[in-house]
Amino acid sequence: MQRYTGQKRLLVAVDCIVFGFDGQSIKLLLVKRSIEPYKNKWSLMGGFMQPDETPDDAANRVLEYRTGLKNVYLEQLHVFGSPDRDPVERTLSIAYFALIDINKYEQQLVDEFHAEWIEIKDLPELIFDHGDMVRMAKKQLRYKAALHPILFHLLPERFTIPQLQALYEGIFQAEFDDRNFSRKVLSTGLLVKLPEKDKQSSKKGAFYYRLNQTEYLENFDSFLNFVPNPDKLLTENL
Amino acid sequence: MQRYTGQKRLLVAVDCIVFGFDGQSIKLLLVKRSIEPYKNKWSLMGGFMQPDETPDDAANRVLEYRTGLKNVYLEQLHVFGSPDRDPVERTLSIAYFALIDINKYEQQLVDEFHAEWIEIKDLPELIFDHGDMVRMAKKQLRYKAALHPILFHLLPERFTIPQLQALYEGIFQAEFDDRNFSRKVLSTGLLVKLPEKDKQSSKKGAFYYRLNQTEYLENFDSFLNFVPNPDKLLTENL
DNA sequence: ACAAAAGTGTTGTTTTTACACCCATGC
DNA sequence: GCATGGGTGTAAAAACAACACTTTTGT
Repeated sequence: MQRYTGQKRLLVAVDCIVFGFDGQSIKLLLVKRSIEPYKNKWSLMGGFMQPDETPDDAANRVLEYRTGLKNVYLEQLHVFGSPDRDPVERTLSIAYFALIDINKYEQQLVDEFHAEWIEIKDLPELIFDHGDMVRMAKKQLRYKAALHPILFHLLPERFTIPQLQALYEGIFQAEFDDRNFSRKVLSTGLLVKLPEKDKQSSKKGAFYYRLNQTEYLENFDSFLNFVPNPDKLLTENL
Repeated sequence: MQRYTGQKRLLVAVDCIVFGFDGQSIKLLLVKRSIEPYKNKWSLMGGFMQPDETPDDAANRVLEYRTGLKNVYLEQLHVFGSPDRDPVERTLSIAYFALIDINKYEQQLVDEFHAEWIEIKDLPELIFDHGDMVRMAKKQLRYKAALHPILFHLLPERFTIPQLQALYEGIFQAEFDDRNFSRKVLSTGLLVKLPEKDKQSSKKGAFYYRLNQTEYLENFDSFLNFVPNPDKLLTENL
């Protein structure tokens, strides 16, 4: 077998910034590091890339191992590679951000892995450069969410418009006009109205909706402002 | 010195997708690979990451070595890590895309490094997964350019509005209304009118402009559509 | 009947778009 | 003086924001 000679090889890890939403606030899933140094300090969920994996494979594996969840919304964020970011040994880390429905997360795993959902407003100090990763992930989440309908991944299959609005308000730290919000959301054609209502949070009750999967996939890229003829631009040839 | 035991280390490279614009068409700077296998096949400019470098350092180094240019607009795109992407040995590649003023590129380097500016419409087959990298870079360029004023990096310091329009039309493969285009661009306040005109391409002549560096930095994130209160969203706390 | 939240209708404002037309200049 | 692009003016259309008001239902 051939090899490239004279080049140094290095460790590569993946770290996942896992977002959740409990109806009130945005949270991150953190774990306590199990090995020295920094044992028991807060950390993102991570793991080393294995020889036969792609980076996406590795991130999915880590996520499934730690949360029991498959088919999670997962997006490669950025490679962090400062030579001294890990004091043990030089390690490159590919950061991913994930959006999961917090209700699907098995509470038992909190104990098993010393994991914890922690409000994003009140994060503890994190090891290595994980704080930078979180900062970038927050920024990217807003960026993406402003242009694409990704926040649905943080909600259960069935949700109400007011729930969706609370989520958007949490993410963007802004209050939206209720009436305009629901109209705008509905006008996208992404939602399917269900017959039942949620009676928990109001007397009148709010109808449940679910995502129209087909529309979701088709309209994922509908956005743009600076340039006319939006839509398909990103899929067409340059 | 401590080490993580039982983990495989791997090679990490950077590859740069370098965009240029000659007034007519969008081009990529490609090189002929100098080593076996695939010697003399078309390739992106790349190199291995060195022990003391960050990925950004490595990309800048590769770019300066091959083009002689510093302070180029460079953005990390994506990590490509399919286990068999390089037949010689497993190698992770961090892809970067770069925007350079094609006029600043020294023509002599074309010879020195067997580099070539090739129209993006007419690319040859590339080694490894470089074709995928280019595809993603094209998409990302459009995406970013639709929301942020980055295309100026492809132009000389002084440029005319019609030149800028030709560039946008090239990138988005669409025709824009001249009158609306110039008004829209001017309304951003990003451009400073210079006293001279370019008389090359028309009898009346078009005024030269340059970028207002301060405004550029301040307004880089001004965009957004789906969510009210645009601007500062990305820099504020979540 | 009343309070409280969901959701619809209406209206004024701003942003886009389309396009007529004027401007400056080289030939 | 006329052809050629550069650039301004204007009006119609579309998108957006603000907010009055109606609807539903638990107490």
